[in-house]
Amino acid sequence: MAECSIRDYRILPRAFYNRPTRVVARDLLGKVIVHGDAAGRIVETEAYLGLKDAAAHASRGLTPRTKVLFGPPGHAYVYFIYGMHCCLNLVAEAEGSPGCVLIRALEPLCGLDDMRRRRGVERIEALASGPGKLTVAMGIGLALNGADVTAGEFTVRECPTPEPVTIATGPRIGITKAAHWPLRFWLKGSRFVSRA
DNA sequence: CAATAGATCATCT
DNA sequence: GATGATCTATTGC
Repeated sequence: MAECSIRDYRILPRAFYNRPTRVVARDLLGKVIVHGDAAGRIVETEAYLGLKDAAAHASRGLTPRTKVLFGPPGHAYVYFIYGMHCCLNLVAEAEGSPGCVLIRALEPLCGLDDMRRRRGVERIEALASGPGKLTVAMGIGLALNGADVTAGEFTVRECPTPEPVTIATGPRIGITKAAHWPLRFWLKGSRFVSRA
């Protein structure tokens, strides 16, 4: 904890999320997710565009599960999949426009011991290099579905002295519909992305 | 190494 | 009743 002054990082305002989903997905790279004492730098994201995107949960319309996606931006959408994994998304675009950004990988920054304990692995590259892994590492579960990430114990923040980054783009992973769209973004060369 | 099978359940048809 | 924005262990070259 001593090496982490992340509490002083500026919280991203709601206006950050109230933009086109693609732009939000790209700009989230390098930002820092903070939950309690755990923190990680976003190194990989995917955009899910909503009604016109067959791969997006929201493409089927408003249901109990997708309610959060149709709500205001700057909230977390957490869902349970494959009987054992949670995935974290951040809602983008204006209320009623159900875009969201899947957080696919983090570079662990703070709370590494807790992350190792929760994940049951040692290698830092293995702690949060995948959407299901990072929710475990960060202690994020369904209880945080709908949470406002612009205030409180669960936030997304901006590093005051960001390192220059090169952003790469490619097809999304693990989907069968609209799989060719280049809506995956990652930090080129990062050891912490889910795939090389 | 790469490929694949199994785990396991909320959500929607 | 089928599907799925995944992960891990195991099998097979």
